[in-house]
Amino acid sequence: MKQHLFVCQELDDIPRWKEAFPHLRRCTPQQARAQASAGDHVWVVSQIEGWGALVQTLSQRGAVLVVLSYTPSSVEAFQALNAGARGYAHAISTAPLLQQIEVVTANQGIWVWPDLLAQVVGSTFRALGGEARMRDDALSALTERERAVALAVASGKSNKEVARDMEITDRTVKAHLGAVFRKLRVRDRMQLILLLSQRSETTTDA
Amino acid sequence: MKQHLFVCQELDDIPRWKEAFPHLRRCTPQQARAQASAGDHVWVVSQIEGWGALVQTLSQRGAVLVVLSYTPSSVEAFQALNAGARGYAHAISTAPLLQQIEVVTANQGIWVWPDLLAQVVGSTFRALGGEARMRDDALSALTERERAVALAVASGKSNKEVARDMEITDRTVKAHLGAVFRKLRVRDRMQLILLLSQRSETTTDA
DNA sequence: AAAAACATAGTACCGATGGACAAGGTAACC
DNA sequence: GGTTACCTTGTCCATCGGTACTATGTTTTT
Repeated sequence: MKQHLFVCQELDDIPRWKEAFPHLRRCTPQQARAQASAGDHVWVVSQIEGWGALVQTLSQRGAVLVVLSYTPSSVEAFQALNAGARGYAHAISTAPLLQQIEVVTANQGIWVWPDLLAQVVGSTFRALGGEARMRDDALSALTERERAVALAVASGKSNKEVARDMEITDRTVKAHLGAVFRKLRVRDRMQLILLLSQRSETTTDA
Repeated sequence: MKQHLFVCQELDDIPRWKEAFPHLRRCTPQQARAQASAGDHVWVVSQIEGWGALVQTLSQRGAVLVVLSYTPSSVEAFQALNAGARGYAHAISTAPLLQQIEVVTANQGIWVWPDLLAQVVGSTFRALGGEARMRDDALSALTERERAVALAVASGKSNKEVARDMEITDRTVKAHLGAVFRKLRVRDRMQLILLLSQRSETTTDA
């Protein structure tokens, strides 16, 4: 039986939440830790102490987490998402909106305050554009296919995944990868990713 | 009346889409531009020429866009989201999953291929300049030993090396590492290093 | 005192990974 | 034609990596 837990310290502002979810239960962080289990919907107000750790703990447990903030910001939104929250919204959202968020998050979706979305995605895209330029020197020694395999592997893909994406067999991926290891003188894929990610960060630090 | 448009060039792979949405209409990019209007659901396969521009145009018009890819990647996911898409998934997703995506996106939610989610959120957060906070946040949920193991592994060490350095057995390293994977919601050491990727003082090399 | 979290470590299982060795096909270059 | 480089795949095998289940002792919390 799914339950709706609202984690907050203040006692006000509940009416519109109760309007959205008549069967909700308000509770403290400690109670939430004790009671929440997989499948539950837990709404956490970002005013409470250590909300990040709480979100992380409960989401690992399989609960669906939504963070509500009285002062939404893109940084806080990402802290929330990064901690495992599936939603981030304004604390004084209307009842219909809260219900909408519930539908979205219950279906593995993500819900974030729309204004933040454009801002966040835009700045990220620019950053990613600047990421793929400096590491060409390390890759220049590789052939076309070896380079493709190296980059795919460095992005965290398994051999099988790379094979499927490139439409070749898992064995061929290994062959290319072996050549990559030899040419770049690394011993495994972990070293490879360290080598390739190191190059792309020379812009931010010296 | 909401309509479901599928923009693709190939004629195959449609069966499972039709299973999910019996009333869908397959169409060309040109037809989509002509017919799609606010409220429509438009599914675009990223194989077609100029899918980015198409997504941008239609999403500005108020349509709900979902990009389907045969070769999902975080970069492409960003292109999609940046162009205004509300969903990004694998082109050969199952019918129930497609329906789930439809529910999520219809309610202003965002749906991103789960494997990419961590990467997307992680790299986006870095782009915002909050990397240190993010990493500390992620690591704060770990215990002392788990943190030590996580950082050592993220620096490219093998389990055996970590075991030797920390003077514990290889098996205990695995135990801690398993806990780290669960808590940080990554599936293997590659994803871990991508999450914690910024070479700093993480290396305690001897 | 009871319960929970943590650190340690064992066995077992199985998939993923990397190397060794072999080999067929294409394309370019001398 | 011969040579060389590249792409592709195969088999075999040793090792690594990740998970499940279990267990013992310690510390902390309730």
